[in-house]
Amino acid sequence: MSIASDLLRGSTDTIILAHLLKGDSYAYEINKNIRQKSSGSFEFKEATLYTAFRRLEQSGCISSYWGDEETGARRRYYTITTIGRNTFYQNQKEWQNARELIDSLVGIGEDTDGK
Amino acid sequence: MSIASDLLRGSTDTIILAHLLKGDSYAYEINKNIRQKSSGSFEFKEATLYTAFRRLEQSGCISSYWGDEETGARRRYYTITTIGRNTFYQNQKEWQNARELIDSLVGIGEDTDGK
DNA sequence: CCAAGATACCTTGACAGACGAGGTACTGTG
DNA sequence: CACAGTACCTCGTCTGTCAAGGTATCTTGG
Repeated sequence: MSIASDLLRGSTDTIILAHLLKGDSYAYEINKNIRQKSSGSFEFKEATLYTAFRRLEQSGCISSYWGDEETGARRRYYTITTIGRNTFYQNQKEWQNARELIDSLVGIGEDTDGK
Repeated sequence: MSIASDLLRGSTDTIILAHLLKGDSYAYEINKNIRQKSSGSFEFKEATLYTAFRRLEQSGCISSYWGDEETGARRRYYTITTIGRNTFYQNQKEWQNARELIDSLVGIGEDTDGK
């Protein structure tokens, strides 16, 4: 079951950008952070994750470089750009609007009792 | 611009079911209600709307019948079924979970100031 | 009377994002 | 030395959105 992933769909990029706001990181680590923050209830599927990073890089929101670890698996680190920061704040506002809207359309905050 | 439609993507069915909970209605009317409730900021595109209704009917959440208006355009009315009602309450819960999760991952409620 | 707009329905094809299933390469542990 | 873990990647499929078209009926203005 997990959490309905279609509900997260529009927030994928924003979630990633939010993590990069706090400092450079790599895909695997970001996903681990998300899993922890959500107490294990959510994480991106790998395919989703990597396509999201490619999308964000192509749109200029992030840039990447290879880490220089001498040992272990190589890591591709990502940095958020100015465009990415602006996109994030924009998305954050849009999320708040959408959240209000859905709440009102789905009956949260109304009395839902039948008659 | 409008409201980012990807953010609404996972809620389409739930929004429609919420409206049908209050009584039978037809596609066009439901969309009008949504437009009003959102103060004009949102409405479904027609193609999206009708595919959603077909999807909901196929999954047994709603059933339909033709209105018997003697005049004007014919209307296909929809009734929510027991399955639909259960689906709605389920979806409503999932929405609340997802909302909390996204809020926490996107930094709502945190202090967002940089250091 | 007829054109235009509103109401109300529908279909087709294109596109984008999520994801299952597969793969590579390295490290540490029993 | 096999296996689990880290860390990356690609391909093909599926699903939902939507632009662009279409149909039929009623109302309103010139």
